[in-house]
Amino acid sequence: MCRIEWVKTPSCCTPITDQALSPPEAEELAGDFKVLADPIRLRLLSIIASVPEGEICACDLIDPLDRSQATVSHHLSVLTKAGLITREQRGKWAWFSIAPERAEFVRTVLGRQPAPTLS
Amino acid sequence: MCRIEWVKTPSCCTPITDQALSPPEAEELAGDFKVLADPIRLRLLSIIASVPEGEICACDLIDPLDRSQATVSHHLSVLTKAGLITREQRGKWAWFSIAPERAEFVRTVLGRQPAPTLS
DNA sequence: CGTATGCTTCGATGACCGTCGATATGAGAG
DNA sequence: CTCTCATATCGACGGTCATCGAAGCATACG
Repeated sequence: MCRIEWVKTPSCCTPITDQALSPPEAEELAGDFKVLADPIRLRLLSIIASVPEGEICACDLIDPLDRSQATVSHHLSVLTKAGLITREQRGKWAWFSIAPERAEFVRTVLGRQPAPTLS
Repeated sequence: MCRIEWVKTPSCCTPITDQALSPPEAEELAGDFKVLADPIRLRLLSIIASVPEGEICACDLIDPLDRSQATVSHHLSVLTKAGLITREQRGKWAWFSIAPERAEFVRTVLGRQPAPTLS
């Protein structure tokens, strides 16, 4: 009906992607983005990613975020289940760090330049 | 309180990012991700990005998505306001295409390899 | 033991947002 | 002008999720 003489020569003839996403693919991809679509989770990621020690105790993540301890714990759980951070229990404390295999991804997400000296 | 002898030598001494996100920065970034955190919007993006003509009529976007015309129109509006796609009115029809300056970003988001011959 | 502490889980609440039918807008066609 | 058709907008509804207090669960300490 509208595939008619309106169709003009496009500015670029190469499609940007070769194929559309299937519904399940789109669902999964959207799920990944949902994890990142919360400011508190992004701040958690960025704090963990910026500590020189490479890991940080959960107790030190509550004050800077201005949220209840329960809420911070919830977000840490979401990030952990998504595989972006890892949790290690040491004594009474829980220590979190960026999942090594996702470090590059996290750096890209946070939109910061890579650390100058990286393996 | 927990910054104690637990602190061991980290596996990598270079922080992943140099600085944590400020609350406004996190809010803005989360907003960008929210746009992508919906399967229908991702499918819209991928369909538009994959048509050889480089643009597609809104009327051809309703059937494949199994959503009402109002819903599709809403999502197209969200994508347009986010600057990911552009809208051009031609006669009674609205044509949408990937915003040229965001093409690289869209390709990355959709997780597909770049088209072989690209400027 | 019992107590204190760090953290997770539960249940409830409120806000946001995807969805759709109905209506409005606007452009062609006759 | 009127009718039709493509699309946008409105208003309402329902589901999802961020949030928090409270309760539960470990672990450390005495």
